[in-house]
Amino acid sequence: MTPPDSNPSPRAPRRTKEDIVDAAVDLLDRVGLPDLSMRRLAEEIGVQPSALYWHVSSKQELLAAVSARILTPVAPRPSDPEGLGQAAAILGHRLHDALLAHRDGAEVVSSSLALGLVASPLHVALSAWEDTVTARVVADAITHYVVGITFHEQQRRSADAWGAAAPGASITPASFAHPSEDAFSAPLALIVGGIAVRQDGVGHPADA
Amino acid sequence: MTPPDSNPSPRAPRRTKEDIVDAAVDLLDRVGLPDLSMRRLAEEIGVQPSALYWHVSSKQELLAAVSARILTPVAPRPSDPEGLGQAAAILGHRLHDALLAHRDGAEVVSSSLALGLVASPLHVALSAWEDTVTARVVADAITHYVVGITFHEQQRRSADAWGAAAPGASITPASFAHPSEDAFSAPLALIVGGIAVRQDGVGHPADA
DNA sequence: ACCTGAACACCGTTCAAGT
DNA sequence: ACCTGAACACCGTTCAAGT
Repeated sequence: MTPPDSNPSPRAPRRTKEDIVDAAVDLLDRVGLPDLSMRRLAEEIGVQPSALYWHVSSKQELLAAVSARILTPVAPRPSDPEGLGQAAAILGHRLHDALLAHRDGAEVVSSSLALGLVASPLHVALSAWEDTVTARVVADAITHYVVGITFHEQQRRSADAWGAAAPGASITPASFAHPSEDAFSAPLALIVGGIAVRQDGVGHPADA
Repeated sequence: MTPPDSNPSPRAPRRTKEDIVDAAVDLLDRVGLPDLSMRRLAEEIGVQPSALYWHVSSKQELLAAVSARILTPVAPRPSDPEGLGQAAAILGHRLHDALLAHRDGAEVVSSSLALGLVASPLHVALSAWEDTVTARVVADAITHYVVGITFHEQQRRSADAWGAAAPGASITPASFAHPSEDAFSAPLALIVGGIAVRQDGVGHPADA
């Protein structure tokens, strides 16, 4: 992953991949994903654009590293476990928070996840469960739900911010108000609720 | 799909927005989203790039129109409304199929949906349900799950296709095989199963 | 080992001007 | 009404060459 060395070397590298990722996360938070270009990032670091390609092989690899950084707080904690449902709910909320902590965080992570360039934190955290198959099914449902709705939330936020700053664009045609915490939690609870049905082997719940 | 005009107009437009969207969908299926540029599209149509901007105001608006086209097969309400769960499951599968029917369909629709430039077909189809709130919660959970996992599926597909064509890249480090139909359906069934729990007012299913 | 300089092959979008 | 021509302000990436 990292070409340089971890022990105190005779010649310290002038810039490490970590430094580039640091700067990228910082720039992302300040200018957003559309303005996060390799050229802009190089300028920020005080280096030629081509220099970045000594540290990373492509922009997508860089964004994958940024995604991994964004997702670090989602890692399982020893205090976590209870039932699968509770653990999943906690992790879902943690993922939500982690994505919201960075500008365009959901969009960045969404593509890295789709490209398979970053590990899914829910899959990792729940992989230790005894019912492996159910754990994976739950991780799939929650991960995609949370990333998708947070992407939606963040886009609306920046659209609102832009609309608020723009001249003469006061009438927003948006049909409903900002997403409340419930708008996020209720579908999450729905998914968590489905775990019990699956485990109890309940048949066709929608027949009645 | 639709003939330019149904009545004989005095001056038929040389090109209509429909034509541009037709060509865009066609080009998308042939070259994929990364190579779908305004310049390439203009070339395909036989027009200058700037000419496209008489018909659409931006590339994003064009992709929103493409998204709407991709989503049209999802629209019809399920004929036998046996319950919210069944209707939702049918629509979820229909959405999956619609996205898979076009190259990079999930990615295109994902961003249009996040930007709020296209209507969510599940929300539309389920909005007539008596329990409005539950319908919206279900639509949220299923829409984001399906779009997210289909995005993932399609990326893996094109990565595989590329890897198969690439020289000397036979050993794919992917940890598991292609997604089976079950890998899609099981989490969907989990969400659908959660509906009954929500409606029955069952409390904390993961406590035991 | 780490970076510069210069180039290649592109982008989305605007806008005066044509017909 | 519909489109051309030309420009503006950018992109990601490669690669020989420097230190």
